[in-house]
Amino acid sequence: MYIYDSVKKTKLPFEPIKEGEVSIYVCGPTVYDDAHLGHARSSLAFDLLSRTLKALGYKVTMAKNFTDIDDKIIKKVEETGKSMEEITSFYIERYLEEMQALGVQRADLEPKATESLHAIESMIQKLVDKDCAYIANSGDVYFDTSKDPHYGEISHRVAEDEDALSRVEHTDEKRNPKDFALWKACKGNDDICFDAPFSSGRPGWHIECSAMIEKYFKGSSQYSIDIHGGGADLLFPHHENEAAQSRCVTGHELAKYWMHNGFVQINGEKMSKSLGNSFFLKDALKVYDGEILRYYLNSVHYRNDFNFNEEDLLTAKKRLDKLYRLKKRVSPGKGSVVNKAFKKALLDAMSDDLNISIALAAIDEMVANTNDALDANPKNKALKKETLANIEFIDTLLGFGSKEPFTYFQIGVDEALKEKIETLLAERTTAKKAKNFERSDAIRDELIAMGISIMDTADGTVWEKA
RNA sequence: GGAACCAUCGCCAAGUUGGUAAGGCUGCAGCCUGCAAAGCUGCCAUUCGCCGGUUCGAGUCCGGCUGGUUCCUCCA
Repeated sequence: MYIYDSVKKTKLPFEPIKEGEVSIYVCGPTVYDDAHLGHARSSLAFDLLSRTLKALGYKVTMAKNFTDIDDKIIKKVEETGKSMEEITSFYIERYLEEMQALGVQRADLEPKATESLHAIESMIQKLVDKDCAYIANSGDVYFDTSKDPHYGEISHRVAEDEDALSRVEHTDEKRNPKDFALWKACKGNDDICFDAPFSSGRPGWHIECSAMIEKYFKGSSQYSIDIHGGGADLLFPHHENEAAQSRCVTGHELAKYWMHNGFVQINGEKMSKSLGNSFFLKDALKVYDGEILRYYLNSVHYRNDFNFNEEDLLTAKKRLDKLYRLKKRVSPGKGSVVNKAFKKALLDAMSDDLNISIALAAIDEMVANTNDALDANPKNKALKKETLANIEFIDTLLGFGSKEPFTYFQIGVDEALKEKIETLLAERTTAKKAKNFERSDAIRDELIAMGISIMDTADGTVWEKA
């Protein structure tokens, strides 16, 4: 396995801290609103990582946190009058449902900030004790970046000059503009606060990840975890700050490898509410099946920018359709053993920093070769069974292809429409037998107008929803 | 103002020890079909934003330019 380390900026052979085991921590969402396509992409990227490592034989432990204390959540509490718990549990549930629709496997650990307060407080206390942090008059606790000689090495901002245009917030409380809040003291009665030795207040954003990692992973004398992941935007300041905190407390680096996924744009434009482009995952799921969205969002390498648009999505669907048409040809039945060369091709591709493009090309090749062989010998049972096993492996490794093929091609067709289609097809078959091609072609045109394409096969006419 | 990343066929997209451009969609031709669809076969970048440099050789390394994105503030 090779992984591109976004801190070292190079592709490296993956060597876990502990032989055969991998610890991964991915920064999860702040649960104050619905998940958008960016969350989906990140989730999908690390799902692919986890599946690949598992397929390579590693025992994977993945943690993905939920930030459930935050300014934006508190703002939502004020706006809606609902409790913080109501809001966060609602969005956590939604997030998990939507990710499930995308075929994302659940993380082994899903810690919440509110359930990790003890670990957070004790880590802050250690930072204060070690003189890496200081308590301001207000009760805020800040991390003292000047105490960390390695501060800036994660995001490569070591000698950055603080010119007047730096947009870092200047607070009198901070000794250094780069210092960041570990703990925010209570702002008043409307604020949501927790008791702590330093003051009543709540954790800053960065501390929870460091605290959770120390709480849940054992690590080694050099690193706390193998891989730390998240969106590219988190590299600075979030991961820089996490790394600094952990270094001060543990005396070693937080993660051996850092991975960051690229951004999603919509039709070439930045994804944002103000632009009014629909970017919520729930909206996309209303129109497209989760499996198709998964295939599409994973079809571009995780580190590249992703420009989401309907045309490309439909192209991706066409590619997935071909896999399912092959599955239709080899179903029903039970899979035997995966073709060795095919399995190796997929694993080799994914082992190269998750090179999904090569993997998808290998699938296309397998599909074409199998169709070809089946054209020559339609009754090749052994090949059919092997093909089913191949498709099962695709599902295990990449998370698509598991549906029953006829079901796949009928997504979005209700019973009434299905009945109408069957009636029309019966009439068409009769017309065809009577060589009334004018009528049978008219029926076909009618079906096409309904978004239904048909294929005459040796076993009768089959149809697909476009 | 500072910094990073990216720029490959009409569209999407691979391509890291530099060695002579994967794959998909579209299109065209053919097989199959009553005709289609599906499937299969063949064809479709002497060229990788532009200009220089290094090299026997560069999409791949170096410098400059242009264009796009991102970070420096909450953000996947």
